Amino acid sequence: MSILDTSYNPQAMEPEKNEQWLNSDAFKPKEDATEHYSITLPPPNVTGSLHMGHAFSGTIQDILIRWQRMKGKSVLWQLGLDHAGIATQMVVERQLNAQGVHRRDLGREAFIEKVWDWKAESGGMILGQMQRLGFSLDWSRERFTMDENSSNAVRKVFVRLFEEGLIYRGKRLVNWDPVLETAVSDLEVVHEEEAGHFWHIQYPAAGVNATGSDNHVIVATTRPETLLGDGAVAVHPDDERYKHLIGKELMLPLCNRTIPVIADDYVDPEFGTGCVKITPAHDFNDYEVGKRHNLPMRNIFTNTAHINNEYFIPEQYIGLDRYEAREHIIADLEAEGLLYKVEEHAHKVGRGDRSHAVIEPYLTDQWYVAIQDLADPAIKAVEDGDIRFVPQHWEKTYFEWMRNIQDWCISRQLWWGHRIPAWYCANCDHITVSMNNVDCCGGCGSKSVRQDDDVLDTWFSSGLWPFSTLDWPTNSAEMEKFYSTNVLVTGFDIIFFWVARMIMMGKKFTDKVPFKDVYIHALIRDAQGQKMSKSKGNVVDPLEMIDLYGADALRFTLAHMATPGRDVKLDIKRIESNRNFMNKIWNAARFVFMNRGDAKPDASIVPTNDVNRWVLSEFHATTLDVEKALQEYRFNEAAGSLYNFIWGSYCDWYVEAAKVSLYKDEGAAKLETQIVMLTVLDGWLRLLHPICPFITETLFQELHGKDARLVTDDWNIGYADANVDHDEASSRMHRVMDLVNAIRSIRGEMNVSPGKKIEAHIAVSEVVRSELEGQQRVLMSLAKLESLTWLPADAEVEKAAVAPLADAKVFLPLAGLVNVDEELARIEKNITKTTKDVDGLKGRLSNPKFVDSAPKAIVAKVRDDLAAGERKLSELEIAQSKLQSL
RNA sequence: GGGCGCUUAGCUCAGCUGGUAGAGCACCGCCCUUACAAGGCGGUGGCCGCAGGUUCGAGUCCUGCAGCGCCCA
Repeated sequence: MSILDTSYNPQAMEPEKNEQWLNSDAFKPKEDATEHYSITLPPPNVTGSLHMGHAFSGTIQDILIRWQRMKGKSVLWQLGLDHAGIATQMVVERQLNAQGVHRRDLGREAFIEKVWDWKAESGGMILGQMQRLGFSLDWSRERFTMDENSSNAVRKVFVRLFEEGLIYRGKRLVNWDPVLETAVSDLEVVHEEEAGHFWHIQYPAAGVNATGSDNHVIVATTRPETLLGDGAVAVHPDDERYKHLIGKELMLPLCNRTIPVIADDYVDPEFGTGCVKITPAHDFNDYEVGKRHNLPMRNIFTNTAHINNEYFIPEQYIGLDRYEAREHIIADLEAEGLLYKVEEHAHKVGRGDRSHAVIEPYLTDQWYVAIQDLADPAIKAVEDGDIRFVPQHWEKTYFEWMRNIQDWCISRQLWWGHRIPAWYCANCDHITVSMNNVDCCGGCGSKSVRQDDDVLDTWFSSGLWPFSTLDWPTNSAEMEKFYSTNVLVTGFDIIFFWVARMIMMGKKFTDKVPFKDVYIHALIRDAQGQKMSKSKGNVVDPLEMIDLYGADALRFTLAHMATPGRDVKLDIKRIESNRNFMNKIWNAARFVFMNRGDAKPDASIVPTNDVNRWVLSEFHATTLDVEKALQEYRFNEAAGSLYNFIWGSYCDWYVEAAKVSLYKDEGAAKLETQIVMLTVLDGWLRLLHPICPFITETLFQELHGKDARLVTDDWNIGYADANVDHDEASSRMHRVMDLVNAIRSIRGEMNVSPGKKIEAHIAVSEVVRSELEGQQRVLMSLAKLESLTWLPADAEVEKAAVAPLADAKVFLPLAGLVNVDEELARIEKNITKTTKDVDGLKGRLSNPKFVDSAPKAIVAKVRDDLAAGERKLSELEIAQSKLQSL
């Protein structure tokens, strides 16, 4: 892409810049820096390709990383991928199923081979996407949650927690996914309201022939099939309706066995009939009740949620799917006259977040982490401010969960993942847990040992990620330099899954926090506010956007939308308009290069021309704004500030004003403008680089020569660090801009053709005039004036459109411009608006309390505004009456 | 049931420590002015969800209410 091309073409520049960066090892940590900065990329799952959320999160991280790198620090952005146990296994299983193959047909080893093949494919795709986005990750340090080092760290942690008694094996009720046939953690269950039924079933009293209400109770249930496993019917101890039944036996319908009526506070007498069937093995609340009352835990299901063949199950239901069983049981109850009534009922149903299968509470042996000992220091780390959430309110969410945390079920009945390093002995009860693979029992020495078939929850290895990627438990140089990492950038949806666990594991095993700041960003949604998902078909693919508009436009858009605390609705039009911004930048730079002469940027310049002085002071202010915004993770403000400066100040005003000097000056005066023009371009290219790396690098090399590399150059050119004061020059420039705006406004409202040059008279005091005269040619050029006549402050011009300003009055003679009626209408509108403003200001000043208690500066400003407003009003009224008298 | 967040121009959203509201898109004029029509210049458009309170002053702080959304149980 040549700099002479009149429009911006990202496709032509982006791949080339990436190659340059990679070839020069720009993304590797600097060896000789004293300060360090690091971020661990939340490792994408190897389940396919990246979506807009990844692009968003990665862009934020890359902005921070590139910024810190340019500030001279040794920077590590650690790259890696997550094996994502369940999610990845599902993807591969689906692919196999499409070919008519089940994973069990292949066997464990062959299946895992297939998953590794898929990991290579998906991982490669993801890395390619991240490069297209311009992410300056250290590509030489790619890690994977199942590579040797991470596996090593996982075993180390497992063994140590086991030895400390913080990992244990237990038989409990777990969330069971009957489709995936594995336990899942509480966090992986999504509860949603679904339409269902409330079946009211009669449980007859056992062995009593009493009549009336004592011969049965009615229980209401949403899951009638679980009655097969009922252990009791519970009522509230104070419920007068049922008090006399407590301790009596009931006949369990269809099952030919009896169950007791028990009393328990858990029952809400207001809800349903006040009688609750208790199925301890298939409901979390009932489980607790069952334990309190020593009820039998009757499991009625197989791993796939079919009715099992336990002795207490009536034969006709054995082998039925849970919903088939429900149908049969309802029909049979009805046939026996025990179905009292059926109501429509909406209730919460838990489904697996991956499989979407209805989760079954299920009694199994699983591995758990006793979490309280880990949670306490993790809570304290945030309480003490060692870790800071940004925005801060997310710490409430964190505390809320951490203070009510439950033991973590870490075993999964899957094939893809870290196999649990525990071996069972055929000859004794001993479980051998070890770093290394085991071939004899640590208890009795028997050679008949078998490794646990299960794998660990994928978040177990992710929880170690900030330090396992730095070669922990080895005491590596990287660990020394880059741990704790500076910030974790992620979405609020994984605060529990991941953030909390990293903090717990980090504190436990490194005694340090894994990161000092946690920047929580919003979720990306589509233009209608819907969550993007493949099934809805509303996914906006970042690569498609890059193909259409370029990575810089996409990145700028994402940065500009990164406001703290709100979901982001991504509208493609935004990306398009930022592509236009890139085009604007491209063309502004083209103009600069076409007019640079032999000049070079020079940040030490102290210019004399007001236009040049003004732009430098604006640039300096922008530098401070952007720096502050980035420090505070206000990416939208950084982007907005740059947008306003580059487009609003540099392009719209500076370049236009500089043309006068470039076209009319010679020698030193022209050179000064060329240098300032180049210096400020140089300056904002640097500031913008973290957000838009490709276009800025391209233009930087055009500016400084093909060997220059912005990526590792300085972020701040340091202008005005030497305390250069351009305030007076700036205020003179603002006066010129006010006049230009006033003239343009009249021209615009009168529909004067932009190309048409007109005559102007400006009435000002001697002092103001002497200040303005220096910029007369700029004023004439920007306002497209044919001639400009200076008049004394009190002068009036007949038959002219007038625009009164604070210390100047502009007259544009009407002849050939506009008619009197139009000008009268314009003045009328202006008077109305000004009167309103003046009345407001007067009102405030007439309040003595305001004058007494408001800060002096505010009062003074209001007085000034009022004086200016009144002056303007009287000028407008004079102009009005003169026009009316014509 | 508990907690959190949101409600500002037609649309999508900014507005950090209270000083009288901004951007992009859309819309309406005038322009192909030698960097840029992916552009320039000008303009229309807002009782800042509702009701109270604190304050000289509230979009901004406090309380209550309503609607929407999310998290946890």
